[in-house]
Amino acid sequence: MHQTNKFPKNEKLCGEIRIGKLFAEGNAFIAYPLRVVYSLTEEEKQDAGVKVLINVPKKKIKKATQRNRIKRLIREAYRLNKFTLQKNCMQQNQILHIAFTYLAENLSDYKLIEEKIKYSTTKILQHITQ
RNA sequence: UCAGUACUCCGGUUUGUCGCUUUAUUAUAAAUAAAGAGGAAAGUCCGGGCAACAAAGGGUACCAUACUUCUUAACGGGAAGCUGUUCGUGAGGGCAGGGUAGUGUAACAGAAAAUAACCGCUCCGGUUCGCCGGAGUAAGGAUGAAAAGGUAAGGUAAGAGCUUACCGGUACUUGUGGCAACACAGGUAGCCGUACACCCUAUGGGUUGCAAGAUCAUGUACACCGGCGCAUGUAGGACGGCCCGUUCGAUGCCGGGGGGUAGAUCGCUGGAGGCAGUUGGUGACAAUUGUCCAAGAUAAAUGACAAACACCUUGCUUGCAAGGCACAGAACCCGGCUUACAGGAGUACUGCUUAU
Repeated sequence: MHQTNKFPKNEKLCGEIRIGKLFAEGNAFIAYPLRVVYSLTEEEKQDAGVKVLINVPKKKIKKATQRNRIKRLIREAYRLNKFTLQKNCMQQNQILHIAFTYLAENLSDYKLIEEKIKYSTTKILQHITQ
């Protein structure tokens, strides 16, 4: 398997039931300005892999353009740093759901968010493999 | 040149790497190509289309609008005009408009805010000669956003539209011009505060919004329909809130039938469309010819990073450095309105005092 930076739709987390389940049962930690929730599920018949949800609350960031900006930054940071996590899940035949929630009330730059995404992915990887 | 007024327009560009959404093609775990946010996409304030449901009728309430003519699918929008008022030196801008009716209110100040006597003026009575009491008086003073039309003469004890002349306003009326709002000219009436609200009149308004709604798959509450039974229009319901009036009408059994939830497809973007020209019109706009088709997501694409250029600000070593680069993100679609907006461009016009 080759390393790919693509981010197609089946790697996005959709569906009210799955999202509700993730927030109800998942493990959480904070890598400020991000709050990360993740959980492993085996019930579904789908292919193994990672599904991600990016969330910027309207209460924190009121302007739509700024919300869009932060979502795009998080998505790019994840897209460029997801490979090791994804590879692990494919090999172990696991389904991993992750939600990133933005907590700060102002904009951050790309470098900070990338750093935190890297930290988060390695931390999740450690938890899963243990 | 500077300051300003009105209207209109633009609101970054290019390259590289890695991606996202839709469409097309192909040799289909994918590749390639094309396209991919706005002037306000915003607020959701008006008006329409579209969709579902509802709907005999009358009265009343409620909400909106309110000069005239035109424009339009429609509008509470727009255009051209009219009148008043107000801001500005000016170009221009803001606000308002139906009623000779009725009712209410008008802060503070002031004697008094509308059937006005505080000072003053005049007359009469008294007087200790300081003034006191009564009556008349809206010419003068002071207050105020606003003080009972203005000027002059006559008149009077003093005054007063009390009378007259001229001027201003109002109402009625005649003529002329204008489609009309209205304007101009004449006549009559001494008729002469203003603002706001209630109010009155006219016109319009069924309800909900694409999470509307349709289809498919999954699937099974009990809406709805038909028949029998019950009842004979009873309890109760419906007709926008109320009244009148009208109308439907119980529960059991049998058959049909497909609610909610999550998913998919349609609705969904070719339209009161854009651009250019011509014609008509003062104009909004209309007619017509040519040409173009350029987003369609759904936990929601339209991006991230890097570099160069352009622009702005500051600094000075005057061509370098540092910093900045607005408001803001489609969600069924249109026409408006309102609000936000770094910087820039154009056209016409104005300037008391040519203002740099």
